[in-house]
Amino acid sequence: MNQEQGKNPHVSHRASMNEVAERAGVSHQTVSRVINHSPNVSQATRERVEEVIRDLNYRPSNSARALVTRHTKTIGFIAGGVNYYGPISTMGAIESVARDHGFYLSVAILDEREYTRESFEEVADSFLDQGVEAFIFLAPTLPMVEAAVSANISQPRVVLTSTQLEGSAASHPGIKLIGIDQVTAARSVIDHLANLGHRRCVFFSGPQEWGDAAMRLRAWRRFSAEKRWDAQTVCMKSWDASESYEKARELFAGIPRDQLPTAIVTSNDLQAFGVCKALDELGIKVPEDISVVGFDDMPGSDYYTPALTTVRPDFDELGRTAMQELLGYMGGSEYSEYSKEQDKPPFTSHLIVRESSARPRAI
Amino acid sequence: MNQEQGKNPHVSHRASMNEVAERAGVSHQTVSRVINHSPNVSQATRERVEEVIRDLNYRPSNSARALVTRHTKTIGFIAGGVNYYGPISTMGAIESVARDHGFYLSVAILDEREYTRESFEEVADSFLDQGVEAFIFLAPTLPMVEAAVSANISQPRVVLTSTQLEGSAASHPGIKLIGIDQVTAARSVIDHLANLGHRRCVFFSGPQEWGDAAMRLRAWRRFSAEKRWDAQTVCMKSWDASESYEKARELFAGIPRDQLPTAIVTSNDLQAFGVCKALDELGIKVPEDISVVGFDDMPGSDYYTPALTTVRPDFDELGRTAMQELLGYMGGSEYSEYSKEQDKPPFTSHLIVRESSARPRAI
DNA sequence: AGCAACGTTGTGAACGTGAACGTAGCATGC
DNA sequence: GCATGCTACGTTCACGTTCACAACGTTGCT
Repeated sequence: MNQEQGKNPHVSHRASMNEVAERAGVSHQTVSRVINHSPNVSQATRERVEEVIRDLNYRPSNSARALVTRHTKTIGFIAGGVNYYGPISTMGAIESVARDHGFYLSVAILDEREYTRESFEEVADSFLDQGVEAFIFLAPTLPMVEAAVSANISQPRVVLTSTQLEGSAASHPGIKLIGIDQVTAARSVIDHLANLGHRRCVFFSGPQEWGDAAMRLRAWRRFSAEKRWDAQTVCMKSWDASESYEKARELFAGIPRDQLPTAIVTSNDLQAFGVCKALDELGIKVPEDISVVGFDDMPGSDYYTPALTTVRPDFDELGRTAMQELLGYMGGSEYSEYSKEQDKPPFTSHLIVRESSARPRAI
Repeated sequence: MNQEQGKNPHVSHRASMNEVAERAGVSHQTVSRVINHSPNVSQATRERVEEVIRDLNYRPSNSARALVTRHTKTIGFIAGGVNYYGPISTMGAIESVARDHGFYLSVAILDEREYTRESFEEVADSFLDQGVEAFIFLAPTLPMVEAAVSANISQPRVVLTSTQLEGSAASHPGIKLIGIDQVTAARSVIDHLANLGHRRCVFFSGPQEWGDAAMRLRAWRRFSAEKRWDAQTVCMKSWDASESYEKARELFAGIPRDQLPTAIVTSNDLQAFGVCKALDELGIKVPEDISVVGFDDMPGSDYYTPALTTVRPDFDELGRTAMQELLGYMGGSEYSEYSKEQDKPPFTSHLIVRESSARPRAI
């Protein structure tokens, strides 16, 4: 890329296959064969052609190639909720795998005002215009998941979500739903707290239109009931710290110590931050008086004061698998076995125990 | 997108312009005119053609169009450092503006192992194969900036960085460097602390191969000297909290109160977290004993304990401007004035004063 | 010698679109 | 009456590649 031998002192003219052919004294088809590594080219001509290619700084036209092969080597990625921490890692992994397999990733990032079915379909439509060969939808909210699944698209697609729509997805062949296993994640939190001796716990749910939040709440209800806990649920409309902060202040102000819950579980780390701050201001110590556990292990959670016990999903692995599934649908052969092999992929999150959770005072 | 009138019960055959033309009883050129909103089409034929287009679910082939117009409507975006908070917002803004102008964004995200010149050029090369019309480089580290600037590319490009390479960039026409104004940001931090009465301060620098870190350090040195502060600088190799935590413990353990600095400035919020945690464990109170100020206002900084005083750069505005600059280079007319108008764009960051900074004890 | 098989190369036609150009029809002007 | 201009189309070509097939020379076999 650094040496542009100034054979072309004029404007930046992009050489074509024919020019290469002429200059190398062969037909354009032979040049094509060299480019595509066809075995039926003699070593001599191959080298000659390759030299001309270097000289002219020739590169094949992707458009012309796509026109005849009908392969654009482009995958459309539509993401919502990327300002929250998790999805970003996933996206990085997706891109990395795509690039490793020679695919380009065309990206659309929806902001919160665009978390609608309309925006979703509009973007998908524009990607179809562009000619993407497949889709990856990062659909954190329910309306998006439905839009992603129901969109009338013939291209294969993977939908990343935590919601349970397996039934309806099964009816669409070529659609694969993949998501973090929130149930197991929630279970590990609850087991952890149970082992410490907690019985009276409060759960701060996330906004319920988000699949993650809904699944975590569901799992919470199920497991806390199983354990016959004295469990309470507080519904948040937001993922941010401010709402949980306000709510925690309101809930726990002036409550006698022995009537406080011994543990609080929030639906993400930001909410946990809000809760911790409220407790701090109320003179309630974490974890001595109340344990706090979050979700996601966002950057900074490890050096929060107190360091936050939380659950870290493997966002990277999620992204990688999603992309590999998709490539499997597209390529056909090599990945399909892989795909069948693990029907429920092991996206188990890891509980990270830090300072914010401990045995309750009176055990 | 939802109604696929089943006129084509067979495989998903993509209709061509000629089929539309035939069915509508016109020539393909007329169809082309309808698609491209040429004025020279009668209302009647236009409607007839549009109906056939809907019926056949026809969409123009981007490849064929790109082949003849030589416009792929695609912009390549190469980003490093996206796992850190700031760049993500920037990327979202970039994508949004691109989409608004009908451009697709092809994205490559480099992970830390790929922060090299080689990876950078390799990806740029693959984007050239794809046929992108322009580049946006998000180049947080010095080697990347150099790679981005020196790469032999005829397409226009914008490089997002905080380093000062204006001189060498000016020599390349068609390259525009844009970055957050770290100098002003640092100045606002120092003015804030000075106004509170601080004189003895410690600065935790970031990894110096990062432009942001280098600029912040430079500005720190300059302004703290101007104010004749008792200033000390500690060099960090990482942006993460762990290193600053260790260093702060080491630095401030067993120091008599009256010999401690009255304020600590870190190069980002994560480092500030680490410092605060160390101070907390050493029994040093923030802000009563020491004030702490960070950079970036990452999510959670507002509900840290104590809430962090920090500087919030306008990442969104940065991304928007970057994209508009680029479109200006490409489009030519409408944006060029805009580009000249503000040679140094006002990417002033905003100081957010929270709990972690206050007047020093003995003033 | 004749002929098949093979490896290497060339030829022509597609792919779907936009640009340049041509042309018919009709209204306007003198 | 005819030149002129405008509108609404059609025709032809070019974009740069791949694909199907043909053609060529060499080798090996009968």
